[in-house]
This record gives sequence, C-alpha cells and structure tokens, in this order.
Amino acid sequence: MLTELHARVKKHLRENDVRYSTGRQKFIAALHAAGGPRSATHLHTSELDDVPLSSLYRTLTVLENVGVLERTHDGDGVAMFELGEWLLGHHHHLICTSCDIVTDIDLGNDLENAVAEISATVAASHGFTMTGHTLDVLGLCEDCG
Amino acid sequence: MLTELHARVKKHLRENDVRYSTGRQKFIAALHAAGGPRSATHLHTSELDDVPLSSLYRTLTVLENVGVLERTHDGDGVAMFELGEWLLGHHHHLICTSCDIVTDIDLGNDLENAVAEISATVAASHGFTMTGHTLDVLGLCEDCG
DNA sequence: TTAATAATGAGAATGGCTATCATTATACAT
DNA sequence: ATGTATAATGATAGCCATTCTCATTATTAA
Ligand SMILES: [Mn+2]
Ligand SMILES: [Mn+2]
Ligand SMILES: [Zn+2]
Ligand SMILES: [Zn+2]
Repeated sequence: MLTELHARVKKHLRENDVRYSTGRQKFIAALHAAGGPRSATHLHTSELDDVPLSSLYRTLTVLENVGVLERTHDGDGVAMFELGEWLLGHHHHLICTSCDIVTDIDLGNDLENAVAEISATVAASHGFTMTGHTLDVLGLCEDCG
Repeated sequence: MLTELHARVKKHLRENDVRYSTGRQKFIAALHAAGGPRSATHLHTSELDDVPLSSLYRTLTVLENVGVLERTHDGDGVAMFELGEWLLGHHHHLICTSCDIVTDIDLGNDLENAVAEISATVAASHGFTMTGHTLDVLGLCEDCG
C-alpha cells in the first residue's frame, strides 16, 4: 500500500535528518508503481517529466545514500533504481533481453531457502564471507516471448 | 591451458574473418590469467599499460561482437569483460563488496542443476521464456574478510 | 518573524566509452 | 618475393549518463 510506504520512508528519512519533500514523495510513488527497477531516464520520460534531470539524479543519490533505494545496472551499464529490500522484501528478477524490462519475483520459502543454502555452501568452500546473493533469470518476457 | 585457448580463439576468429593479431593475443592471455571478469582500466593499468585505451576498447568490442568475450558491469556500472561461456564453461561469481574483485566459481553438477531447475520453475510460473540465469554471491573475499 | 539549514534548478564539468580517420601491419594473389 | 587489397592500430575528437557547482528557493525551528 502506497500510504504505508510513504509513512515508512518518512520515518526513516526523519531519523536520518533528511526531509521527505514533495518531489521525493512523487518519486517514491513512481517507483512504487513500477514493479521493478527503473532507470533515471525511464522515470523522467514516463512519470516525472517536469522534474529536471539534475534534481532527479540528486534525489536518487540522496535516497540511495540513506538506504531507501538500491542501485543496479542494466546490460548497458545504465543505472536502475528500486526500493531497498527492507521496504520491498527480498526478491529476484526476471530480465527480458529483448525489451530490457525487469520484473520483481518472489521465489517462495522453499526455493528461496534452497538458493540461500546453495550460495552459503559454495561461499564457505571458497573461504568467502557471504552477505547476500543475487539470482537473475534471463529470457523473454510474456510480451516479447 | 593457454596454448589450447589461443588455438580455440584463433579458429573461431578465422571462421569470422577476424585476425588474431599480436595485440589481441596479449589481451586474451591477460584475461586468461585474471580468473574473473576485469574492467578495461584494470587490464590497462595491470597488464596492458603499453596498449592505448582506444585500441583496448576496440579490441574488447570486436571480441565481444564475435562472441569471444562477454560484457557485464560492476556495482558502479563500469564494464567488465571475461571469456565467453563456450570458452570458460558455465560458472558463477563471488563478488567482494570491499575490493570489488570478482572470482569465477563452479557450482558442481548437483548445485548447478538445482539452480537451473529453480530458475526454470519460477520462469514458467510467470509466463517467462528462460534462456539463462545468473547467480552471484556477495560478500567479503578471503583477503578482505 | 527571523535566522539557519536544507532542497531545488540551471548549467558546467566529469569520465567511461565510442566514432573518426590517417597510418601501419597483415593476408593473399600474382 | 612484390604488389595490392583489406584489416588493425593509435591519436584525437565526440558522446552521453551522471555528478558537481552555485545561486535561488523552500522548510524548519528558535
Ligand atoms: Mn527488484
Ligand atoms: Mn566469470
Ligand atoms: Zn520483454
Ligand atoms: Zn575483497
């Protein structure tokens, strides 16, 4: 629910002495509606065309620094932004190699535990201290397939 | 073995009417020694400091276009290059969030099959046509941990 | 209301990467 | 071997996503 998301972000920002301005609220709403990570250009052309790119990028950086956003990169190295895991929950991605749209997916408890255990096993066997994992499924989305 | 790698790349390039020049051979040798994907800057400063960056980038593009290299991106969106899967075999990555070094790992048949099956299952349940998967383990490498 | 501080917007600057083009090296036919 | 066609190289300029600067505006709190 968007109202609850706003409340959680607002509280988090207040704790970090960062203001939840109108522009930042519009931005969070746009990302909430997206259903997956989106690039600055995508957000700018689709939802936030009245916000200057310099302001949009600064908003992204500010919210990332405080942990509200996470930054990834698409196949061309362009930055993509989504809500942090503590807001969205742990999940994975379907990446369409044709239209480049990324969709959030939840594995469910059984599959998620299996992935976590596999990751932990292989990390341990290499003397690696695991803090997380990423599983992306590549292919064609329902529209492109 | 490096000699065999050179032979396979040479054959592949010949079939695509691309020459396996001395510079390209040095580049393949450097990547072979790396043990994981590396950025153009990393390769330039460590192994190939006498090769101009413009030539290095062109080499990367040419070898990627013909399928000898695959391009990914690190946490800052900087391009990383590694040998294609048909040369290196399917594998996954340990990504150190401290020093940013990426290490190739092989899951072994059992774990690999499990990951592939999980990916296929979740793809199917979303009407997604899977063509591949990526599993990265994040954390601290043996040196940084 | 005022003073202090934070957010915004316009534009310049940065940096990784690519395009251009003249020069040099390689392959192949003669 | 020699010449010719074509590909590779290197210096440089250009591109574009992103960040920085700084003057202006909005928000907070005394
Ligand atoms: Mn996501
Ligand atoms: Mn690899
Ligand atoms: Zn698609
Ligand atoms: Zn490390």
